[in-house]
Amino acid sequence: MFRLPDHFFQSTDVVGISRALLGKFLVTNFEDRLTAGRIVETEAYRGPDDKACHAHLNRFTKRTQVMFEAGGVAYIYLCYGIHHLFNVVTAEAGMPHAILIRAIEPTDGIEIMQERRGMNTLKPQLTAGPGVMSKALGIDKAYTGISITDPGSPIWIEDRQEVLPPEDICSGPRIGIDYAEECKDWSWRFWIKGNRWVSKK
DNA sequence: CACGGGATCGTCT
DNA sequence: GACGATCCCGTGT
Repeated sequence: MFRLPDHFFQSTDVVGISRALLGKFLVTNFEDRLTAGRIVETEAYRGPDDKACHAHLNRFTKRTQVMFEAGGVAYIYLCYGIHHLFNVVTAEAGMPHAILIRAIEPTDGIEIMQERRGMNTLKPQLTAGPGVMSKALGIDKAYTGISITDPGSPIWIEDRQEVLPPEDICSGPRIGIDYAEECKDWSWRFWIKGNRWVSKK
């Protein structure tokens, strides 16, 4: 059970890292309130050549600049004016890759997550979907750009030595990017087979 | 269960 | 000034 280090995130294979994140644990600890869940769904976004990526053609703006940092920092942005979507930046500095974490299976601090979501029952809509997952974990865009590998950072990803058989990894097109032309059908969304905490079938 | 629409605001044109 | 890597609720079946 340890915090994933920078080198885990600094390979150039963003698709491979997206698969490798399945079965790891996304953890937050804000004001001594620890919440976490097992990552069950991810999507890869690959900078220059991916029309679905905010940093397509190396587009560098105030919003996208953190994607150009070395792997291991958080890229969090506001979507539809409401939802704060959490990504982890990967690759070396200057290469704008990121992975969207879309869903977790709640494991720690479940009551805290329910409170943040205003729910009193435990069901997949607590954390199935990138917007609601962030809300349950207390993540918002104020944390964009922070390292998730520094000891002491309030957001990190943990390896709890769970083994996930390769045949349990499914893939398909990414969600909500139909505008991305020839990139829209790339199978860069990954999820754990049969897991009820995944956002979509 | 499928759908259709509204919420809501930062970001970029 | 348009739109989005979403979600939720209302309607109809």
